[in-house]
Amino acid sequence: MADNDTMSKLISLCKRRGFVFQSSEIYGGLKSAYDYGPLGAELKRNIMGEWWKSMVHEREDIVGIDASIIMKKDVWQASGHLAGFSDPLVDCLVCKERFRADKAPSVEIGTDCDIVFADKGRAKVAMESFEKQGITGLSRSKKTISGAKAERNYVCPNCGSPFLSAEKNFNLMFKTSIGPVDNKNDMVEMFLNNKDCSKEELLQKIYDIENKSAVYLRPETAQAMFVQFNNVMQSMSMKLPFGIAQQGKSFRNEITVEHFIFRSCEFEQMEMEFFCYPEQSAEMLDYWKDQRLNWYIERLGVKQENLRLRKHDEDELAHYSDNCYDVEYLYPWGWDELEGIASRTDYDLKKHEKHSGQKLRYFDPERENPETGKKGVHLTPYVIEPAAGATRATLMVLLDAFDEEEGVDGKEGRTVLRFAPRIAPIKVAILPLVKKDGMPEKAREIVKQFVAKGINCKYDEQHAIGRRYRRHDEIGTPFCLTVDTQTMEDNTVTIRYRDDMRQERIAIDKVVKVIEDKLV
RNA sequence: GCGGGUAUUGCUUAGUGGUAAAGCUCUAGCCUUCCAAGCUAGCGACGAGAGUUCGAUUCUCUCUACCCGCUCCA
Repeated sequence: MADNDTMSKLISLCKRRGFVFQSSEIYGGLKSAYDYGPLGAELKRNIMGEWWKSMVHEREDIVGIDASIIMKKDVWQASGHLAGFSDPLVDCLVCKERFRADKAPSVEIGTDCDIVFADKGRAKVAMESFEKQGITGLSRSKKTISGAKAERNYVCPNCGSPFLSAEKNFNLMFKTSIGPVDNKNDMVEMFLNNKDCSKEELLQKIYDIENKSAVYLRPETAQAMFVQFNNVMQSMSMKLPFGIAQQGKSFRNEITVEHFIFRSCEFEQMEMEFFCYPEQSAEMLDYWKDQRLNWYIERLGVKQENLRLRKHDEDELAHYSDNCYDVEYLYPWGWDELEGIASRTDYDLKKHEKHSGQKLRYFDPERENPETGKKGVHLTPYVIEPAAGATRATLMVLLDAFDEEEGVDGKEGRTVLRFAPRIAPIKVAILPLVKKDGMPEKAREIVKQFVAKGINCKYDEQHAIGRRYRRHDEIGTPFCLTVDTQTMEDNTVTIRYRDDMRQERIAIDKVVKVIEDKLV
């Protein structure tokens, strides 16, 4: 499904049926924050549960952790996030473009620049504005204004203008402070004692006060796995190669948020750091990229043709990475990222080793130490990181499952969410055909059997049977069990399948087993 | 952050300078024995704030949120 309406239909369905709501909606909504409703919460949990099962429970070589969201400033200094997140941004005073100073076209200071406008009308207006401001030496030819002198070693990438705002730092990490004492008093005190300071000096002093208690919400879950490397390895006696996995919320002050829950400031990640011998890293990257792609197809039931692997170009690689693949999905707006599988080399462990002064190494008693020629060597493992977005995966699963069927023979069409049964929010609906003749009681007995097995089921007697089927189609319930007159006689029920609306009769004492088998 | 668009009940839409209509949904009841049936009754909305006005959901401004396209995405 990739037509333009799909997103709006899905967003509407998500709200109507309790998958996703706008955050703080009754107060007008909060930008890019979403709440998961009863069914959305189930769906997301199921997806994350599948990930945990296949990454942690089914593997001897990977263990899971659950680290705190608030982490010390030092962690982000070491990881490069505090520096990397504060890219100097500049606004163009002519065309209002905002851009990164370090990525703008470079020029020599003092050269004449051509400012190019979309049309000569705009150029004329701008020319008049320059003249009003008393800027001289400019000349206009059609839609280009020439003669402006570059004052810095770069110009606006959009229009070529050298008229630019000051460089401003934008830190994409959420900053907060720890401790109950508000530091505003310290700041006022500081202002009163430093009335003669320049703006820059005051700013620096504010930062100093702020930094005393500053902590950051993690912008990724990965760093905890590096920081706790020694503790995990030692407590669990891990042998190389091994992995540490984690799921949880991360936070980024994104400049732009878009596409519903695709990119939001608060999001949920499923990350795993796989530590290996340096010479294994290429092989492991290869292994994990295929492993992860197949997970979506085999475990989440996503259509193969909607998924692909894309290798990053050299210039696309992050500073810590020497090779990277993205698992991409064909969203309604085109191919876009779902998960990144990056080769992070020994960058992170080395960085934290340097900043913390603590050794973050693996001791291999079998390997020969090249310096001494004896057995036993300390080494810094290389890392392969499959980093998936749980929030993104939830959106992807919803899109992939979304289907609208035309009605045949004059009957109404239906909307179906074709989730893989194992991740469906409700696994089975138990429906009495009518609300009498002992059918509700019989149905509730069946409910008890499923509850006892921990299978999420729902009893539903509201409205006509056909409507109930359609409602469960729309929320992706794969199986409906219907109690009817015959049930009261021979203890069999109808099982009705979501995908093809087929019906079969099965004995009540077999239903739990039958459904269980279909959920594996 | 820029440009364009949108905002009326849970959903989809109508409409008006004198506070609003419909369908679906939902709730209660009746009736119903397998794919959104029917009947009766009921709940329920003009995103927020300011201005103009006797009176604003409607006009103006600001804000907020969402959508589309750029930009950004360590």
